[in-house]
Amino acid sequence: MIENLPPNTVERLSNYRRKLLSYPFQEKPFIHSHRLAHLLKINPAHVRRDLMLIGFTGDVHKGYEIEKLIIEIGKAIDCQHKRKVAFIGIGDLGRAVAEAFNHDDSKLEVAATFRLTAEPEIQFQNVHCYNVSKMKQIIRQKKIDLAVIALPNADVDEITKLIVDAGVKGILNFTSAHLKVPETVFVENYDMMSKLEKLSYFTNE
Amino acid sequence: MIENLPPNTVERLSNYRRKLLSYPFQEKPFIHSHRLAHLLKINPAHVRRDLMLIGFTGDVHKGYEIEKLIIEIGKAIDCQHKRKVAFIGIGDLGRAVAEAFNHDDSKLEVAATFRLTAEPEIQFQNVHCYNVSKMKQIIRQKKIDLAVIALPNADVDEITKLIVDAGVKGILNFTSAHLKVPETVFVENYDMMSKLEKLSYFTNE
DNA sequence: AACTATCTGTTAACTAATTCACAATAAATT
DNA sequence: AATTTATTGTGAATTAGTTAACAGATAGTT
Repeated sequence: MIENLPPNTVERLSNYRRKLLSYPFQEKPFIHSHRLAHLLKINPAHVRRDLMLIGFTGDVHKGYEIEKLIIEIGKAIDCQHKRKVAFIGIGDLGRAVAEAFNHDDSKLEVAATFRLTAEPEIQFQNVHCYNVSKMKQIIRQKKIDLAVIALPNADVDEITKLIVDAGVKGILNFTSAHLKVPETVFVENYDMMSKLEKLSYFTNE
Repeated sequence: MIENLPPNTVERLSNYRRKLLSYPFQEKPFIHSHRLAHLLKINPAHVRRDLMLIGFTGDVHKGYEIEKLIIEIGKAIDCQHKRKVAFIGIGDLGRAVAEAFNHDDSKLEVAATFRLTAEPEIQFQNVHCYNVSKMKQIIRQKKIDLAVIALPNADVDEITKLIVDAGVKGILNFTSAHLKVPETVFVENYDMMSKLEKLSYFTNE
């Protein structure tokens, strides 16, 4: 892991990697900054700068060696160990996010899912789905430290307190609530309605 | 509509409104900038600056009158007419986003949904779900100009071309593809995996 | 009536993010 | 061998976003 990368750079590196993994690098093992930038609809200088930040250098003429680049991005942004993720709420949204995981061979692993309804405890994609009452215990036991909250906005404060107590250090929050967490916990909010209203605003001829 | 608001301000205004709508303003009709900021976990100066940008003024002691503020935010960021939105892909993710709509009385209306599988044409939450083959025709006919793409990444380029030709001016893109659109079309990308990888990076003790 | 406390509105300072622009380099071409 | 062309790596400039700071205002208090 390379320390102190800017947040947006980390996100872009993740995007570069995903894009490159689906790029035919067996046939074309090198890529230029402007080509990659074009694929991602961003500025070529951005690509070069981001790669500079992780100390990856390309060939002045051939460009960047894709296979090596994928590995170096991993060294820069992945953890050594697999991170375990809990999914809280496994309705449409929770399932959608969890499915995205399974198509992706990342260092992140769905370790447990939880839901509010008591009955019954089901399996979801080979992962056990517990009732939230067991959340604290399971998160502690399995040493889970990331969580995705994808619940209709009920009782989110209570749930947040629980999982933070149990050791969760990062939360991807799909509810429109604004979570109360200690400073040590990193929260990434995503509110679909505000994205849509933004879209509406910026497309008004 | 107030022109030239910064993108982040538009998003925050949308958040203020939603938060205020669920605030007991019948009993407490006024709110201070620091109180609203606290609820949203942001800086009070931010709230004041955003409201300044839409020309809304508060009372030096009582604060901002919530009911009026909600209306003024509407005037600032909503369109006059209802905007029609098409949902393309109505799997777990598409349904989740569409559901979020129905709990929200915004100026945005789900006008049609589309899916890849041919059979049968179903109803989803009182909205007809068509096969994508009819997309261009329906979007034109119903004068839809916003779209949410929530598909597993197949053929997204082709679909994008189709809907842009049909008149769509804004796209909320949940696929990890980077859409090829003319400059006049506004695209908002949301890639869950990169958000999660960012979370993982910034919570690595 | 003077004083205190507090909040808005706004300017200014600051920080982060993006983009420009170009030296350095080396392959390809003349 | 000289010239052209194209690309990286990076400092500098620019733009966007956030936060600090405070004048001005006014209710409440002494």
